[in-house]
Amino acid sequence: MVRAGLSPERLTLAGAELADEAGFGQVTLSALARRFDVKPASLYAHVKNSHDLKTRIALFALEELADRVADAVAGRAGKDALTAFANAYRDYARAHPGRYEAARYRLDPQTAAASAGVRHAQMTRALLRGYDLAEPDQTHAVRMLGSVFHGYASLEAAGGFDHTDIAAQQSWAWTLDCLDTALRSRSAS
Amino acid sequence: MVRAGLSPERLTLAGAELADEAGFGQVTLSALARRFDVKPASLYAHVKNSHDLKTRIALFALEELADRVADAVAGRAGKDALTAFANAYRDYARAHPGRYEAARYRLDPQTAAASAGVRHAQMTRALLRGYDLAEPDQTHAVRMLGSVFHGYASLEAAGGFDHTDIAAQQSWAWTLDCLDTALRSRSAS
DNA sequence: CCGTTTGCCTATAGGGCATAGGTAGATGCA
DNA sequence: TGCATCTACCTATGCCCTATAGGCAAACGG
Repeated sequence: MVRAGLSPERLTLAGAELADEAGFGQVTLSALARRFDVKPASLYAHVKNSHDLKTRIALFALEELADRVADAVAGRAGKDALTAFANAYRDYARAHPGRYEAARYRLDPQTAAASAGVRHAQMTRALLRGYDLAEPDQTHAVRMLGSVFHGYASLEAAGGFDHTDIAAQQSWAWTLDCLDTALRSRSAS
Repeated sequence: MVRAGLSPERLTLAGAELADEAGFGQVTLSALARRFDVKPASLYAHVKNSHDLKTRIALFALEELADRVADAVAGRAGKDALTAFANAYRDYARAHPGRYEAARYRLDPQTAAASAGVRHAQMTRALLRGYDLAEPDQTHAVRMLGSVFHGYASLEAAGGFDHTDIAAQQSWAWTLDCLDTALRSRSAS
């Protein structure tokens, strides 16, 4: 009986890969067990249950995405930062659809508060410093940007832009341009 | 043995109600059978399988939402129409979270093409007539609006706006204002 | 009023989740 | 080095959801 060398970390990573390949909805303890050539019951020694596994994948994805965004916006400001932020976000969703879906997995408030989700909010606010918005406008802007980024990524992933043959990339650039204009026009200064 | 009087329509409607109460993910043939005090196997006489049921609920929700939007924008133009459209959309998502989720259920291309989804696209384009955008800007705008509407509804439903005590309603109004400005500034005339 | 259709049934099988309890490989300590 | 312990993975089991096959009785149509 050779041991498979399971651990919460390996299961989480393998779960993320499985999500990208087959969709987050296909991430099951059974499927993961098959991937490690192990019986499903064996996984319960490393993760509490199915929900725990999904939560770990979600936290992992949030962290990874936050890292990429942080990397992208480093040393940039204004529209340059906006574009970098937005592209990092969209690129992640395209490269890792399953992980992106996982990042939207509903977390309980405590877990969410301790997650990289707060870094996302902080980075968005940092990004907006370039637009000099006073409260409550800044919060409005955070929500608007979040909506556009998530909405676009979500619709694009669902194939919502496949009907028309105008490239999704062009609409994305156009949208970012709109956002930049809108934010600049609302600048306090 | 009293008959329950099942039909595809009644199952679809009950499924939509179940979705609103417990979430679209909780819509199962078993749960629906319980609701009609009937055995799960009995449902297969009316719907092909679980996927078929969910597809029916999705189509129903798309239709219902399109009706509401059509009603809201009737006789309006410009920012007035934009606001009415957007509010109808968001209000539906808030009043019927399960049906809204269902409306995002992935349909195969054929089904999608025959669904009320095309009415949504048409109405969005009609809305944009007030802004006089030439192609490909119009397509870009359709995508941007879809992203914002869906993104906002999605984040709000997920409780993403609960952390800050600034009302989601205010951010929504602010966002629509931004969109209106952005679209007007890109008008061809 | 009888035959056919149709609506819901039981029985059954497969797959995912989850727990209880067993066994063998790895580890630690004398 | 050898034994005790611990830990990783196992089997067995039960529940729930999906799905199919085949049966019986209520409803309907002539």
